[in-house]
Amino acid sequence: MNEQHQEEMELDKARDRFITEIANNVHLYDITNSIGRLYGTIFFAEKPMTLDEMSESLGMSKTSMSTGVRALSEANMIEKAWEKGVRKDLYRTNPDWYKSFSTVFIKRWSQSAAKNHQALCDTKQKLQELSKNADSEEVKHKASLDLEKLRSAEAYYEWLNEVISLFETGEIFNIVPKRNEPSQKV
Amino acid sequence: MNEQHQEEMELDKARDRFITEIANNVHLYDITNSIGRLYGTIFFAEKPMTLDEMSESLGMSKTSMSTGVRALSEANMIEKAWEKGVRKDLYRTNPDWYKSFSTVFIKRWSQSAAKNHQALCDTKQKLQELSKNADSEEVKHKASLDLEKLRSAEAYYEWLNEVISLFETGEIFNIVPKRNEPSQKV
DNA sequence: ATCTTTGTACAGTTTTTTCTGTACGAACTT
DNA sequence: AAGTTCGTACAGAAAAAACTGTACAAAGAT
Repeated sequence: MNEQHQEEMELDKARDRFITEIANNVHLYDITNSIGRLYGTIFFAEKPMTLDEMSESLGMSKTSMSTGVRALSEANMIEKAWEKGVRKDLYRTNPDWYKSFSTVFIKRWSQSAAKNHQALCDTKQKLQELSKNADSEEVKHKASLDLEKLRSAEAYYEWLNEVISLFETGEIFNIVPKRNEPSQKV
Repeated sequence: MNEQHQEEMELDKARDRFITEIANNVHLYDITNSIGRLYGTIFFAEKPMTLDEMSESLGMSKTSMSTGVRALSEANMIEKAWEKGVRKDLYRTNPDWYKSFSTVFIKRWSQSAAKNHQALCDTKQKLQELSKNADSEEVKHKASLDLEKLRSAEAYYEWLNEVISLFETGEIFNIVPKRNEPSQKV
């Protein structure tokens, strides 16, 4: 009995090592540390989990589980599972990490790049207008200096957008192929 | 006079459009919104700025400017500038956005991927141990289920590491070439 | 129909992060 | 040497974010 309990604890410890690391890094996807732990917990669970089970398992309120589950769903990191005769909502992790994690990556970066680029264009347009038509020589001068600066930024964004579209189109998988099974070496 | 003032305001507004957007997105690099504004302000400044000028310009304390400048420097987004006979520290933005921004990108992601992968290996090892040698059949079973789950995660990390090394080695620039000047089309 | 069960909106509390003011060390000036 | 100027450490204040408990709507059971 005692040894068995010991082994259960070993198992939990092994899992916890991984869960903790996920929790520490998941902020890159705009997910909170504790919701990262939630993800890890669902990941290792034998079966899809209900909100109540999550709450129980993490010692957090059901409300938090509810909002956490929403965040994870939006990030495509978990999905609903259906089981006959079970009324409660069930969730399990999305097993395709390429899709779940890289979807988030694409979403965040393309969104950011698009917005930044849009802002750049707006600013550029106004500056061009000013550098042409302003009465004040000083303003004209400043505007053209600014335009100069925006050049390299614009080049960067064009490059970044192309990089992102590598991922959006899936072309990245031609360059770095998916691996369905990892190398078997230890 | 009045028109001139008007035009100055137009200039500021144009700049602000861009600065605000940067500030909103720079959290992807673990930089605060307000320090993002600081970056934008330095970016558009005619000359390298001192801490006092930043403080004055943003209406924030000099202390915040000091810590902000440190954060931006660590992210390789700004750099010190030297001017003869000026005692104060001067800062300007790093004009190479490829380097500054993509350096940060690489740092964050490779660090995160490495740590996660390391944790995965640790966990895997413990689980293998358990699935072989545990006395409890239940623990054995759970451990092997977990190992199964870790397979696809491992594949993902191997893939991710290769993707990141595309950036580290600069090979990405063979695939998506840098653009020194943007397309001249409007 | 009433009575449960389940998930979430919302307001308030706790925790964390950000920001500021004071104080001080280092470097420069005279 | 004493007197400035500058940048930052540190403690405390202000602001923001995370978390909880209550309350309620929707759906299911009886």
